[in-house]
Amino acid sequence: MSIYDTLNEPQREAVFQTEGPLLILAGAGSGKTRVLTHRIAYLIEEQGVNPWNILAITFTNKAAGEMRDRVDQLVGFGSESIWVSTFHSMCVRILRRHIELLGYDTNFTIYDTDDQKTLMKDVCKLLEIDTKRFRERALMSAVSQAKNELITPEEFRLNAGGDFAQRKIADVYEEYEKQLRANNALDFDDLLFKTVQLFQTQKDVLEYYQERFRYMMVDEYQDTNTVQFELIRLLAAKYRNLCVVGDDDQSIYKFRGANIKNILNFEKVFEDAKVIKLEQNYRSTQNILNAANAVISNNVGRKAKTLWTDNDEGDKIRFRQFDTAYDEAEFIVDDIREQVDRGNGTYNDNAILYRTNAQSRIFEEKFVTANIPYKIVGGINFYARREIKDLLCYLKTIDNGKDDLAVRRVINVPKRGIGLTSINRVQDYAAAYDIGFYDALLSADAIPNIGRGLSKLESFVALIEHFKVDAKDMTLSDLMQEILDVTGYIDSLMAEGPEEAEARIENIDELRSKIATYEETCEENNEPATLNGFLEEVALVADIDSLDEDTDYVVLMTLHSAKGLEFSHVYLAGLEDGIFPSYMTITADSPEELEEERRLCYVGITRAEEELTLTCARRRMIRGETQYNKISRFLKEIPMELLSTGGIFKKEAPVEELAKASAYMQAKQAFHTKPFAASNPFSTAKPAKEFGTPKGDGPGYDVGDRVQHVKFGEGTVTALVKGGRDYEVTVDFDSAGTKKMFAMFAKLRKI
DNA sequence: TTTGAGCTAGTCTTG
DNA sequence: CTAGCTCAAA
Repeated sequence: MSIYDTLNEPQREAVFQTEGPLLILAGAGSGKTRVLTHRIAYLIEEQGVNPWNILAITFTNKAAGEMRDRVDQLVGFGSESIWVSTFHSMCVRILRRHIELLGYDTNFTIYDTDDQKTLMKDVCKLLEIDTKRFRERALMSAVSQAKNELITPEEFRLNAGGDFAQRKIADVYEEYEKQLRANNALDFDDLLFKTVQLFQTQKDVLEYYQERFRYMMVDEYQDTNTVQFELIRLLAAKYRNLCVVGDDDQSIYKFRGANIKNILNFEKVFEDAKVIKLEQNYRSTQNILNAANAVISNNVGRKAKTLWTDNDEGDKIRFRQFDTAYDEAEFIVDDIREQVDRGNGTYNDNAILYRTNAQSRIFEEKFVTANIPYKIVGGINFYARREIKDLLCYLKTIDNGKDDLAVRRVINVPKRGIGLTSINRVQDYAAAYDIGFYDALLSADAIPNIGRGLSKLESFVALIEHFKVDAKDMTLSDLMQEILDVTGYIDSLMAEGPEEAEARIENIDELRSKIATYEETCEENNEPATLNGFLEEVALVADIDSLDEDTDYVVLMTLHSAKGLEFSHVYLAGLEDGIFPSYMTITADSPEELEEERRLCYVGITRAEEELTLTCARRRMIRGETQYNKISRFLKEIPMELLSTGGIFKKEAPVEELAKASAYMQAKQAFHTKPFAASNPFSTAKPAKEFGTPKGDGPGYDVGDRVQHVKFGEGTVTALVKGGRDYEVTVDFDSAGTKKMFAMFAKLRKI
């Protein structure tokens, strides 16, 4: 009996096929992660491959960590030497070692989308671009597209020929690139592009990594773009032990350059490639899979593949249409509560998926009033929040004085009387002498017309220099504390408005705990905790990485974010023409784009293991206007016999209707077994950290205290009962009546 | 230089 | 609807 006996035939074949190029076409839920982990285990244990020679590329940092854990469980040793990471992390790691060969400093900063936008604005101003004609967004995406296609500014200009618009974009691209370099910064696309350039120009570096990565595996291969393909092609050129795993039906990132040809043409580029199909689905019920297959079969030009399952038929897929998005959200939230109350799974068995982040708000409202723990993935990134960016820019300024963007961001935060006029004078001076912004500040006394601004600039420089000295012998946590203390940042937030400040201070606390976590991790791994290291980690985290399976909350996210995940119960909301497929795709009248949306729908359906609920609304408010939408065309592609339509809810969702529906559901449910109640008892769920007000020492308020609730307003605590894993609080609200709620989820604030 | 009011424009998905 | 901008007043 070996660990490989539990695999099915094609899975085993994929595991044992270790030499040469291999394309695994893995349908949704066909156990590709199992294959990858077992394959790594097999390489190490049976083939005697040094773990050090293995590279596995995953789509998220979280997936990378999980893969390492699983290999660890299988092999028990060596998994820490395997290089498991995302494309971006891998490139940063390589560039930190070698980027000097391309003329950058090793402590380059990484620009996120916001930074890119700021930089692009500067570029447009400098080049006097009419941003009415060329919108920054469009320019950014043009530059990004070029980088993803391995096109340098020079090549771009050549391609532009006599086309006026293209030549303008070429100017922008060139200047944008120049500024990045001057700031010693790379944007996300650069991380990949510069690594390819490094390999193209530095043969010895390439050879080193070719030797190192003798066995390579790439997950979610269908979403790789041209630059990513080139990267792995270069690395695999010598040993050719490249295994890619993907599903063309789940390719959903065309808009950011994913090249579906990478998967469709793999066999052409690697002529001796072996192709293995994994077609047995272990995840979903028969009904769910049938629905998914029915939808995706409307796409043409797919790799032939038939997904099947041995699983039970399962419940029918529920479909409900509501009058408003409000009713839709209410139904879903009530339904989840009801299911959980009945013991049918825990909160974290449930996921609500939607097409756009904007749809999350209405659910959030409902979850808050229903006092149900939830987690929204995506939307505004934690690190994109103003207060977090401010503080990070202090760190960046201390770490990399060439990052003009960071310096300019913090120079007057908190307000120290340095206004636009002074900043522009410094800027002009820096441009005139071709030096960095911070360098110009260092010799501020030489700047013409600086006048009264001088002393303010000088004290800012003194501040930063002071921090730089601190940074040399302080821990990161202490440095952050020092920054907060000396700048009086928190006081300045309070001055702006105590209401908002509270949330911002919470975020700052969170940042500080992230710094502490980083320091701990470094200590465990015997690595030095550096400022640069922390900034890098921060730049590359995706929101999805913060998802924690052990926390009992309902998960809300976009269909894109849901890729690679699975849940017992999935709610697919907003299935309306104009929302999903999106308005843009319908009006564009492009079959290709519609097919991409359909793949997205396929991804959504196949996330569900046991129960799938599809919902839509007749009308909903979109940016202040009421929109009337038809039922999504994708829904009509699902055969009627797979659906249960139940009652269709009328306007205002009267209580009787809901009660009737519940009774119906209960009756229906009684005929089914409850598979997850046994395997995933509520009691095993850990408390939701995200909502962690009580940390062993009570919820921070007591009976008789006045508290503030997000939704219900002010009230008085009348009872506080310690439950198994939380406090149950009873609050008599001034206007909303008496409510019972869990302290962890209620987010009550003592006043 | 800062602040606030009032206006406009842009709308999808992401490391 | 709202983030982000401009413009005028303090």
